[in-house]
Amino acid sequence: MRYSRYFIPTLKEDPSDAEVISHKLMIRAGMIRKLTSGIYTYLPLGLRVLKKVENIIREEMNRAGAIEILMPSVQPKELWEESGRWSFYGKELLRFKDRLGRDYCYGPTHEEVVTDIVRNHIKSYRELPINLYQIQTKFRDEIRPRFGVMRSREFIMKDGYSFDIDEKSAEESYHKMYVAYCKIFERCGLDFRAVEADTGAIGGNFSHEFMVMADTGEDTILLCDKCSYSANREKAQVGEKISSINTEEPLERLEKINTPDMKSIEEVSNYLKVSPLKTAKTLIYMIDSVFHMVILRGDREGNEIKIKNAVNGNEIRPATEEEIENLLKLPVGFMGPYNVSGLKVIADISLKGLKNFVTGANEKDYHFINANFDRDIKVDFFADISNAVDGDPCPRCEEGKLYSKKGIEVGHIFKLGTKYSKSMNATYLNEKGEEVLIVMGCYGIGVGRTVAAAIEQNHDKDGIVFPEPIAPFKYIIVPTNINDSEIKETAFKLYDIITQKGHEVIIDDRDERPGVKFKDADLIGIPYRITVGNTYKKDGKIEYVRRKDKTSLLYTFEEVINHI
RNA sequence: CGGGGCGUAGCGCAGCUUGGUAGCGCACCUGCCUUGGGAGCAGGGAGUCGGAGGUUCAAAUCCUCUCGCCCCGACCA
Repeated sequence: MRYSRYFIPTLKEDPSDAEVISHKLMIRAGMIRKLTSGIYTYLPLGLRVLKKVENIIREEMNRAGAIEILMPSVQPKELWEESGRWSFYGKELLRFKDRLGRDYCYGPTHEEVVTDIVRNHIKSYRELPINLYQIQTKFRDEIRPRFGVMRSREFIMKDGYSFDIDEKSAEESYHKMYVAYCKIFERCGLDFRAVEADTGAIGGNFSHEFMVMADTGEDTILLCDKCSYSANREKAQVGEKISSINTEEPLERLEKINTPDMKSIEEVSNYLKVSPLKTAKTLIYMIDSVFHMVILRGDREGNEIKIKNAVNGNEIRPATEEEIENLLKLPVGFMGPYNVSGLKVIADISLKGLKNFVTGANEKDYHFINANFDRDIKVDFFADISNAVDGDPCPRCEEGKLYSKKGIEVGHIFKLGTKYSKSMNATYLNEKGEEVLIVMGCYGIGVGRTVAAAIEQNHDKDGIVFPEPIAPFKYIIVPTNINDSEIKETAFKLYDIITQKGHEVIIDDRDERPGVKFKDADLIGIPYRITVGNTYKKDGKIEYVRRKDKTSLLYTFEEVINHI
């Protein structure tokens, strides 16, 4: 490729609307341009990288026995009503009508379509298992798109779906994908970790997220410092040791204290001079249209997903202030799990065994001190319902403590079970002729996000440092002065030979000064730069520079060719 | 959806307070010169000042509405 005939609009300055480094560099290196919020064009350089990642994914998926297909991005409402997600999916689902007024959506994922295909054409246990995947444009109307292609609304995703005769076989399919994903991200040059995750809107009962370690990541993951436990914050469990069960403190007398206008834990604990560790805060959640009371230790944050799961609920939202006032007949801020009938009370395990704590008295301007479980307060059950934080005990091992890191979710695999095969009636006939539900799994990779994550992890002050397997070109040949015929001819001779050897190479044949070419070569992150210039004119040496660490070697023409 | 910020040439920005008819750097075009880390000189092209309405003799500037983009939040009472 000749640079002068290609299209790489690089920028000297950072774009004003980019925040994270990968976004800035992708714009500056001429890889992408924004069309509108969360919607991007891939320019030639960006597209080459995207295709590199796609091909790695394709190779590993095929190697793992998956089969590529291509499904439509526009999908009819009827399919989504069958699965129940037309109403469940919410505003993220982009919906529209055709000229006849029929409803459609732009696919954010493809469980419905692929299940429809399989139920229509797979009838026998002999045809299973099967794993179908595609690489395709998706649309999710994100609340707040940001960070360029890292969290965009339109994006390219590899989504795959496995279909098995039973749980055991499904687990094997899942494991194959787990292994394939590890290979894919290794080949992309990423430092990643597979962590346990919640299943979210996709649904199902078991999943792993593939997280790329990066400080700018939007997700927090918790890792054990002793064992291999790791999970994202939504899912991360807290070890039982968080409880205060072993204190030998005697029970004090319950007292009601006037706490005028003291509503927050901060206000109350300051006013009463009590650590938030010895307070309980009370929240009301609406879970599947039923109010639930949730109590947490004053220092802990509730985790809605865990709370929801603790009561096997589907939908959860905090009660509004108005609802609380109607329900308990008191202003918010003084609630407590005291004398509440008809409300299920769930307590976080951090509270288990806590003695003589402060809690709302269910009376305006009053809190209790020295409240104790059983004697004063009844809870229905204790559960792990708060967010794990740094220093929390590990849920898996005896000794370990959790610590947190930021990550970017580049892949997510789920065991779906029969969630979709049941609602959409996808069955096969077993060897006894019985109709049995197909057991499914689904597997996604954000392709563009993987590119962004790779840049997030591989850059320096001069620009992108592409890992070789996903670099848009392996070599860039820089003739320092294109008007010098000796330099020019040598450079082009090299270019022809390297191209013939089957390598991807771009030659910077622009009539620019050397500095400009060096800067651009660094910015766009080509792994090796071959410079033909002064050293060649002087003593026939060609410079071979590795982008990663700028190490430089001097070769004769023949040596360069042999080296490549 | 709530709060904040910003929309002026392809990109990055100044001008707006105090209204007087648009400017800087980069990029682009022409010429000269230069050729190892984003050179220099001279000349040049390019902007409905996001949009609509209003105030005024006069609006990028003041007022109203609107659209877009970015950031923070959207849950712990």
